[in-house]
Amino acid sequence: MPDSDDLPKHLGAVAPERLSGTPLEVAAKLLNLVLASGETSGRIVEVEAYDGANDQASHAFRGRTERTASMFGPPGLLYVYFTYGMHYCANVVCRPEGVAGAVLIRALEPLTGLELMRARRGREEPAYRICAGPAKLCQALAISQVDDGTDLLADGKVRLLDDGVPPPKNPEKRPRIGLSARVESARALTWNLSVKGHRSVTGAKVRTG
DNA sequence: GGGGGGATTCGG
DNA sequence: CGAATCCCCCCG
Repeated sequence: MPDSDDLPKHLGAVAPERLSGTPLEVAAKLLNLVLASGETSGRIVEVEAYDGANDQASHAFRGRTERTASMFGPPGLLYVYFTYGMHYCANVVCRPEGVAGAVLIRALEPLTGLELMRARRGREEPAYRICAGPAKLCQALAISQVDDGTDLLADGKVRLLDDGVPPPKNPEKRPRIGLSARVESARALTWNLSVKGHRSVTGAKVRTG
């Protein structure tokens, strides 16, 4: 006999297959999923792959440290790091446990909790810009260091959901953003993936009027 | 123990 | 274009 209380719980669950593969493969499959934190949420429209030990630009390139520990965890963990003395950025961990790999969430299309997100950001800006940037979306969703290591597939504060919108078949592919000149070879890779033409994507042309 | 640099953002 | 602002990690 089915328990009707179980139904909503399974609706919106992310298929484990969506998190399996290389960071680049997982990045493509994360597009159009929903990242939620409490009552606030948004659709993932821009991501970047970081391939651990194989990737000069990855925080885990030189092996495991205390800061990057969660990147070595099982697929579906949240890896949050602090940077520039003031910003947090959120990643979805992939690769099997013990092997580092992650996908940075760079931009969301806001879905719910718009006014709460605006209040947290503390500034006036159009809805489509509130979560346009990896640190901006963390501020809007109140994601910080305390959320590092969270299981995004579990029923907690921060979670990853599937509302049925499939990933784009031909995502936009660009070089990753913000990498220094020291990692020159890594900068050639087009591991920044986004929903083509979406206005919440970082660096997308701002249309006025 | 010191110092350089950072997967950013905003304002000038 | 550069300041803000602090933590991490490599090196000595």
